[in-house]
Formats: sequence, C-alpha cells, structure tokens
Amino acid sequence: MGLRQAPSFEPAPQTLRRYRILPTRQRIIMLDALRATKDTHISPDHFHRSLTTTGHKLSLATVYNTLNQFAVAGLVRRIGFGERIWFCTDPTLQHHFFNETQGTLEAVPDGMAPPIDLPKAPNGTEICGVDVIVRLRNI
Amino acid sequence: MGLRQAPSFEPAPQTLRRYRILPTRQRIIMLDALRATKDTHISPDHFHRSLTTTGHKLSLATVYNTLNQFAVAGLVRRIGFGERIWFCTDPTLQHHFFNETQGTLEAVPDGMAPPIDLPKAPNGTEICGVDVIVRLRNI
DNA sequence: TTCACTGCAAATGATTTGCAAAGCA
DNA sequence: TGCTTTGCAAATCATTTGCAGTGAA
Repeated sequence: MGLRQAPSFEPAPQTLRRYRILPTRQRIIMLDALRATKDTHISPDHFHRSLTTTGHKLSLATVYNTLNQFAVAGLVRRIGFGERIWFCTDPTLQHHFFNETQGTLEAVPDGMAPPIDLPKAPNGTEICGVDVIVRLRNI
Repeated sequence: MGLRQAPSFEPAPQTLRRYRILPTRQRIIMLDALRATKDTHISPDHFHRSLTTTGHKLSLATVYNTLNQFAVAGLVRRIGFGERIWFCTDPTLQHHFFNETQGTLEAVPDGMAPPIDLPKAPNGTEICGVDVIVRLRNI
C-alpha cells in the first residue's frame, strides 16, 4: 500500500501539480502504478518491466529519471542498499528487510518494527532520517 | 579502532591462518593497516589510495578482492549503502552515520547507539544482522 | 510558440573477472 | 613442483546523460 501521505482519491495529475511536477503521460502512469502496487519497495528495473508488461509504453531511462525526481519531491524515498537502488513507496517507513539471498528489499510489517531512539547528530550536521536494515538469509 | 575481535597483539599472519586465509604480502599489509587505522568505515578506493600513499605496492583489484574475502571470513563487514561499497572494520558495529552531503559512512560513537529489538524473521528466513543507518546532512 | 520532457543510444564509473606471471608451501 | 594469488587490462552492468524529436500549455 504505497504513498500513504498522498490520499489515493486525489487524481494523479492534481497530486503532481501539488508537488510542482508537470503531469506528463509517463509521470501519471508511474504515480498511478505506485499507488496501485502492494509492493513497498521497488527497483527501477522491476518497476519498468511491470509497467511495460501491463501495456504501458515508457523507457527505462524515464523510469529512472522520474523515480529520482519523485524522491527529490518526497513522493518516494530512494534507498541505496545492496548492489542496486531501491525506492520505497512509503517515505515514512523506517524498517526494512534486506534479503541477502535474493538481494531484495521489503518492508518490516507494522507492529514488528519498534520505534528507535535517535543518537545525537555530530556537530555541523543534522539528522534527516533513519533506516533500520534487518538482513535476512533464506533457510 | 578496527577489528576489536582480533587482538592487536597477535601477528597478522597468525590471524590470517586462524581464519583459513593464506598469509600473503598483500593480505598482511591490508590486515595490519585495518588494525592500525582509526577509521571504522573504509571504501576500497580510499583504502587503496592510503596504502599506496604510504609506500605499499598492491593493486586496486587486489584490495577489492581481499576486502571481499575478509568480509566472507568475518574479519570485516561489507555494507552496500549509498552509491558505493563500504567495509566496516568492526563487524559488531550496528549503528552507522551516513553523511548524504559527503556520501561517507562513519560509526555512531558508543553510548550514542541504543541497542535495538529485532523483529521476527519472515518464514523461511533467518536474521543474520542489523544495521541502523542514520542519515545526516551538513548544515 | 516556447520550454520542458522523453526515448534512444552512448557514456560513466564502481566493481569484477580472465589470464599470464609471480609467490607460497 | 603444484596450487594459489596478484596485477593488469578488459569486461560488466546498473545508472546517468546528450541530444534530437515530441508533448504540454
């Protein structure tokens, strides 16, 4: 259930405008898909494949560029963990399972993720977020 | 102070043998350097540069390969976060500061890193570790 | 019309790998 | 000697970028 902070009843073009992003065909497709998917973590590659598989036409480069733009805007969160880049559809999520066997990133279900205390930021810096990565191995 | 689990008074070749790693010139140089450095997090590139700068001769490929081998053996821990790969010289460390402005990884000092409860691993998997990444930005 | 966006193909750059030469036991 | 490791250069591969064509307002 992605993008909790953006009510799913608001049409994608309107949301994009609120975020100061010009609503183009590709961006609307992508935002709608992000809202519709039950995956909390997507890789650009998988996301592109699932879009084209369902009949949408857009290039991989556009998927990369648009996801990065969405991340800057705050619609999704970019997480570089493992060998590739992931985007988390819920920017408020803090806890992630990283499956080392598969190289995939998933959400730690609500209630299984106790909130954590933050350390103090070193001088000259401020904390802008926390990620707890729980590393898994298949058995 | 890296490699807490390996007493610094044990000669590197002996430690390497304990870990079933053939002690070659390059591996001894690297283990000694890992023990001597005060950096808890190194990138292969930086590490290689600091080694060659101090007069040691070994190739970047060997630094990569050896760090990976050390990680498999458990001497260091490989952390893929951000755009590049890092190695943590203390495999017991759980909390890391990731400076987004600089793209660097550092340790969260002891005492500032409250231990965290683990969630339950999903069926078919087991937890093999946890990393708490505290994202920082320079101000 | 104007300016931003998209798609393609090429560029990038960190990491890995193949293979011949060198090192260890 | 026989087997492992190293260094170099080339290969890889996810991601980014340049640019000409297309789209939105």
